[in-house]
Amino acid sequence: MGWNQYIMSRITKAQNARQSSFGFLIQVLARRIDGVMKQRLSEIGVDTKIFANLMLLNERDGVTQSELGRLLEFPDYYTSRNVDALVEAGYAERKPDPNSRRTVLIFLTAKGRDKAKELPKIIASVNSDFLEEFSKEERSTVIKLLQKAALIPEDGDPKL
Amino acid sequence: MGWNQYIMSRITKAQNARQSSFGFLIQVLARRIDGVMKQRLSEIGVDTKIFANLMLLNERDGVTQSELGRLLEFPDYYTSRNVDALVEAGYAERKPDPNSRRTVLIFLTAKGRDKAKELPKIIASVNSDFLEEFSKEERSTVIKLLQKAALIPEDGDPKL
DNA sequence: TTACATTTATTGTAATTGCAACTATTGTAA
DNA sequence: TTACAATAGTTGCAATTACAATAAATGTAA
Repeated sequence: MGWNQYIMSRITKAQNARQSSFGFLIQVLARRIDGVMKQRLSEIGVDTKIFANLMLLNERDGVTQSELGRLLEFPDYYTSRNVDALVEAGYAERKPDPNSRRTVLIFLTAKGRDKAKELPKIIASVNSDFLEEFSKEERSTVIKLLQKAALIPEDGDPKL
Repeated sequence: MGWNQYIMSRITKAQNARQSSFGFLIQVLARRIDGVMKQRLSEIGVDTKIFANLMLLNERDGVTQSELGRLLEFPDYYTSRNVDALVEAGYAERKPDPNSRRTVLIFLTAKGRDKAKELPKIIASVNSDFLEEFSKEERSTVIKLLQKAALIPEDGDPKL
């Protein structure tokens, strides 16, 4: 084996190791998906950080702020500022919790619910951008395996 | 079906849709992996943003700065500051490119190469944290499918 | 050659994020 | 009851990241 070939083989091996790393692949995909999502969301005037909250509130209206953060796995301070942004955009409102004076319940406004309705088709389009070449079976396989890695059982709440 | 059951079923459906979304799963996993990596890397005194560069330079020493950024899919300004950090930490050095006065070649120092040697076992440990419950076959399947989603052929460079 | 576009890299500044301190409220146990 | 711990939420400030402007070098085409 010549020197150049040796070098190339060494490079390819290391590259392969990197590109075969679960964490590496997840990170690369996360960044790309985030970029595309940002683009699509900006077309309908929605900020990325508002997006996840809007989705979740549309499925569970009236949660407390801390529950909202917990479900999205966001830290409290982040949720606090995200809700500020939602409120400022007119998508949600804080209401006092009748059961406790220290918790706040978050509700979508009509405007927020309308905006939330535009999101699923964006999500679907981004997902299919990345899964274009996947067969139906491959799609279901990759989802199932990712759920397993995230410890999300196929039929319920995350275990973390 | 009673009212409460109706509500619960509606919630579960939406939740399921979210937790079955490729993008959502990737984002959740990315954040969790990032958190664990940050923790493990801090134990050996390596900053997260230095990490990727260190790995890549260890497989391809002497690349130009822009190539480094391109391979990691980082923007130029970010790479510029990352290299600043690498140099400041004594892990790498900038050298003039004999072929062009506007490009810079980045080389690992001995210290950088030593530090890079500590990384693979950390990567492996984090990966196996998340793939603990996976069979050998499942591991290879999920890697193959993620590579496909990232358009990384099993034997070469990413197409993007 | 000149003129102009492109590439490479850096940097000032604005926006965002993360940390930690803080207030207010509620829970707990003596 | 009181004292103390834990929880919910907010906010000031430091650190980080993103954007856009810049400078310098190189490529290109007349």
